[in-house]
Amino acid sequence: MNIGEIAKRVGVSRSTVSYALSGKRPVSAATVRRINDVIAELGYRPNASARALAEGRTRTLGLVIPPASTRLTDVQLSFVASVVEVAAAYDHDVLLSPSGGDHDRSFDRVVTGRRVDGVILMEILLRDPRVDRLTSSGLPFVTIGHVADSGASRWVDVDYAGLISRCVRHLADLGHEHVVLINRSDELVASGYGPAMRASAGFLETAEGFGMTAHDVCCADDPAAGLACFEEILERRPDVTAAVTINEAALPGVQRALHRAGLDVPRDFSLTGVIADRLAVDFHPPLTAADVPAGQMAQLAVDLLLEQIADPSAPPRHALLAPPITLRSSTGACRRS
Amino acid sequence: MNIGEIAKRVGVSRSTVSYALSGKRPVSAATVRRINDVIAELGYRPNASARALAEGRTRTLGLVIPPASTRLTDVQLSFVASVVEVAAAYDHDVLLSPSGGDHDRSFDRVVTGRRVDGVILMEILLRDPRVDRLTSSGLPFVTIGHVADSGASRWVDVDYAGLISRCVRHLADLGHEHVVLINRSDELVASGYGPAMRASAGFLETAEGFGMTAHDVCCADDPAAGLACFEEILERRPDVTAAVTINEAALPGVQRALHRAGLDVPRDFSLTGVIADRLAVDFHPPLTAADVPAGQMAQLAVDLLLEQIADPSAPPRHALLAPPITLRSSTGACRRS
DNA sequence: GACATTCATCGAACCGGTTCGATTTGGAGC
DNA sequence: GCTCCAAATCGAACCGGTTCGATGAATGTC
Repeated sequence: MNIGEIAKRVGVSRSTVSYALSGKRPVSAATVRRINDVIAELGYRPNASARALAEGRTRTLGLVIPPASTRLTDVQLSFVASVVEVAAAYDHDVLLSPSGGDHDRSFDRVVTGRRVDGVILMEILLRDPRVDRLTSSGLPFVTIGHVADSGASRWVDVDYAGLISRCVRHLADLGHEHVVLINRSDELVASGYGPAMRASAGFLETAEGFGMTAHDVCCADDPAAGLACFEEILERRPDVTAAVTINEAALPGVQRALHRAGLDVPRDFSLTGVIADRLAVDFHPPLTAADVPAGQMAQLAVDLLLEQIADPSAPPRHALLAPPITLRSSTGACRRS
Repeated sequence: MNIGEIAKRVGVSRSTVSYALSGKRPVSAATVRRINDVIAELGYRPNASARALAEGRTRTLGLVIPPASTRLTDVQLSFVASVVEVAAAYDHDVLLSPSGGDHDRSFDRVVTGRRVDGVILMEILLRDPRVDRLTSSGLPFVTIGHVADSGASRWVDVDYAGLISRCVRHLADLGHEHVVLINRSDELVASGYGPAMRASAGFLETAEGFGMTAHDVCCADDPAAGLACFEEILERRPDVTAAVTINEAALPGVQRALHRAGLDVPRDFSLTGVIADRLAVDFHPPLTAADVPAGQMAQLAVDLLLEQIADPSAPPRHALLAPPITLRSSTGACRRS
């Protein structure tokens, strides 16, 4: 059941069926009706590969995800799901490709095989070879997070520096003088992971501006590391009264450490940072934090990408999201001095 | 840069280039070398759409995921990532399609547009309309979880009934007489979600066999619901000394409820069930539980699917996984009588 | 040296759509 | 009644691969 079969049964040429379906040229109402009847009767759907070959575009977007070995975070997961839904709303499909490790063949296939019209790249490093590959291939792409030299590219990112800075200011207003940043893992920071770098920069700069004592510690992305890391902080820096974090995965461990130390939040200790809403409200007590708006980022990323696909000469655009910091119950006045 | 361009530069016909690349007919070593040189020089990669059109297959697998609104669980996430990696190892790509809600258009596009050679369907209901659609379309597919009438289809599933049964037996051996099952949400059970149904059946049947008092409660998939649900259990069924669960997302709430009630695990209360390893080891104390082997399920699902794609007449096969129950520290002898 | 056989390669058809220029048809205008 | 024009439709080319039958050259056999 291809377009020729439909044409034969209706008694018209293949091109007429094609025009009736696409609407790119006028076709008489009577013919359109007969064509639609036959199509409904036979359950015909155009072959996507043939259409892609003829049109020169696949109506498919590539989404490059971190490999499974790198445990995906909750935010990354909901971002993936959101990208798929947004793309579906624009009648586009999403092809997944892992990258990193030994998955470069998959990345290559997606990039150079013209399987997709554009690519969304997650988990960008400050200097990222995949960005170079995409740039030289000429394939439109949008990154989540931005590279060091970001002027000429399209990206969507969360303003970690600004948000962490506002968290620190909030703590300063509450009278805290000794604060700590619980950052992502050593390896990520070492490899130049943007959010971690910018969070650190915003944290240290703002704390210094307020004359606070600031410590910046790395912590692997899991509860056990959060526990170990936070217990060490409490022991070695007993004067610290507040923490800021961008490490969601470590939170359960942080909670346990606070509990073991007999510290009440927010009476004895304040905790804030950039944390997805659904995790922040499940914390005990609910966290004062900035959301990571995965759905909005997905919408923007797809919009930017489709815009570039439609007009490759369009000037690069980007979006730096600074969601509001929602006041909940995890920050309070400093009781110590 | 298409295959004709390569052929022209080498001075051979297009078919010779094609055969040199696929190896489906012998080509002289000298010609192969010249072709490879030109290909490397020009950076040629065959057009995936053209190849798909000519071969009649896309080397792409469809993966139907629950919609983003249904918060994906950790296990589902790692399953998705694993499917992508396994498929990549077989030189296949993965096209994502959300289903449910108003995403049927995307599902349709994937199924009927011949964009994929086969489909993996997640989160199967006992009676699932998507299975009927796929069956009548003739497209090869594998389901994660199985439908009521499962003889004629291909699937991979975890033996929830058997595993939960073994958990109950383990509790019986430890002397527990009053046990509860913390199941997934009301809605899932109402819609006939297989794992929930089978866990419940295995639980009640086995408990009855051991002469235990057994309660089966539904709980939404989030920590807050876990807290509320478990507090109600502790209040209304004070004689319960052990719980079995398949609801990973509710665990943090369960932990909080146990703590609030001043119950020590495993001294005062035992907890076990089917829980992904990485969550089980992060619990406090680490949980005696059966793992949900997402990676293995992904491997099996892709294998089964590729087998069916290669030979559609092959007899249907399936895999019911019963991973071992790993003894950790969350179950102990019943101290009450 | 004629003939069969193998090996390497070629040319054309095909997969199923889209698109462009050409052609037919019917009605309006004079 | 003839021309002109617009609307509707047709036919052919094209997208970039794969595949099959045919062809020609080289090799082996008696």
